[in-house]
Amino acid sequence: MTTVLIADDQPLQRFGFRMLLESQDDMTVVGEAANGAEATRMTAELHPDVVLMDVRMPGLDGIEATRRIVEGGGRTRVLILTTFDLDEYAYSGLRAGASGFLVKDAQPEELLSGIRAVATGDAVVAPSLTRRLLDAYVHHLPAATQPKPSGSPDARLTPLTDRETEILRVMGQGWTNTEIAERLHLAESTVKTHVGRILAKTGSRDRVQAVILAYETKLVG
Amino acid sequence: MTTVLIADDQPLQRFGFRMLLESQDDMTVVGEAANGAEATRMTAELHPDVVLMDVRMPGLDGIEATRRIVEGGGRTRVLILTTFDLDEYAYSGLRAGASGFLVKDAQPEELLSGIRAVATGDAVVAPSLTRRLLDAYVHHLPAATQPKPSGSPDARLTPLTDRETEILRVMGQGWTNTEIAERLHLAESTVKTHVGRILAKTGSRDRVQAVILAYETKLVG
DNA sequence: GCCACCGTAATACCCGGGTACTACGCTCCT
DNA sequence: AGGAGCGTAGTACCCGGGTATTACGGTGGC
Repeated sequence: MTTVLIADDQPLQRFGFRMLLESQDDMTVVGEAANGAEATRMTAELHPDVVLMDVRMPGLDGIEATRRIVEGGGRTRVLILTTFDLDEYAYSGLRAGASGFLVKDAQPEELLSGIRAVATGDAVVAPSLTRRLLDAYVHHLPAATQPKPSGSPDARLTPLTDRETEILRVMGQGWTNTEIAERLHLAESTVKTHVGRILAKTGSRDRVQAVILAYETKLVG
Repeated sequence: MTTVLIADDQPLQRFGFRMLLESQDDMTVVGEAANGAEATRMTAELHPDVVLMDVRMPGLDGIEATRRIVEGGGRTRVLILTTFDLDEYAYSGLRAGASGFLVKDAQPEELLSGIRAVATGDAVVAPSLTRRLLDAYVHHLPAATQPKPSGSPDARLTPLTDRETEILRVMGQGWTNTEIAERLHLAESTVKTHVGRILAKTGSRDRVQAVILAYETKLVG
């Protein structure tokens, strides 16, 4: 029997998950949490096999909760769920130690098999995200084929680093530099440095143009 | 027996709604639609008492679908649901002829009583939105009754004027206030006035958030 | 071991963006 | 005729955003 803890701030969503899971005879819902702090506390208490973790929750969000649960060292696996396809948390969620990442518009069957997968130690990622993840990791490979523009770099054309992409993604959420600093645990000056480099590389005059670019290139939206 | 059509692009969400509704012995789900076009077509076919309508759907969105259903002239009532407390939708949704407006993080009981309310011809609005709506409508009454809330008029829910929409559209092109002024042959101060009103009405903190809203609502992009 | 790159951070400065308030002419409606 | 809403415009003020520059620890490649 796989024990599951549901962490989602929407009661209706929790209800749906619970109904779906309880309809399976190899699963049982041992608890519901409405935010990250609750999820962390209840995990330490109940030691569920799997935590079904929503990303966007008030207070402590799903990413940070995942990090704490994973650092807790138990055998609990975290399966992250999000509403949108290209969530800015995709990478940081997996980096935080999540065992899987599914989008909420998945078929119920997909969710169930995802839970079973992570419960048995496998990892699972939504098909719609797989390609992007691959792209991101390929991006880390040695650029043997790509000669470095040693002459005059012309910042444009230079691809954004992972961190810069992450920052651009949250800029696309409408966050201010101060908010980005807080939520990413950075100094505001650091955020400004990143933003400056993003603008230079993308040829944007200000963050508005950068956000537009992010939307046009489907990085967000 | 109240017949309900569920219109939501997320299968999981539909599943949750269906389970909740079917657990009530005075309700039955007669169909599920994954987008606005489907919802419109199925309503014409099935004549449900209530359509549970999600706002954000691919293709024809919930607002436009509501408008068409209401214009269709049947007895079907539309109850709009949205994930976010986004006032822009609330207003245009009710304008489109919806009988109610609930946010998705409502308690299941709240949703059920909402469905029963609109099925019997009543209107229903999420408590979190009620005050704003009242303010907005009072705002439209003869000024005698309304002592002009000079403190916080709360312009949200007021639709953008043509000019404001135009300005928002060019803001979405990444233009600065100065550029907008030049190309539209206006004084910069005028542009600032418009921008300020746009931000107030859309509940945006700055132009970045306004541009994001423009993209999300397909005004640009 | 050295060098390039990345991520972090700080400082100082300037300017555009946003707020608050006031105002005036035009149009449409009653 | 009067009022409401719209588009226009101005002033004064403050703050966040963006620029320029410097710097330092870690990592990975050669």
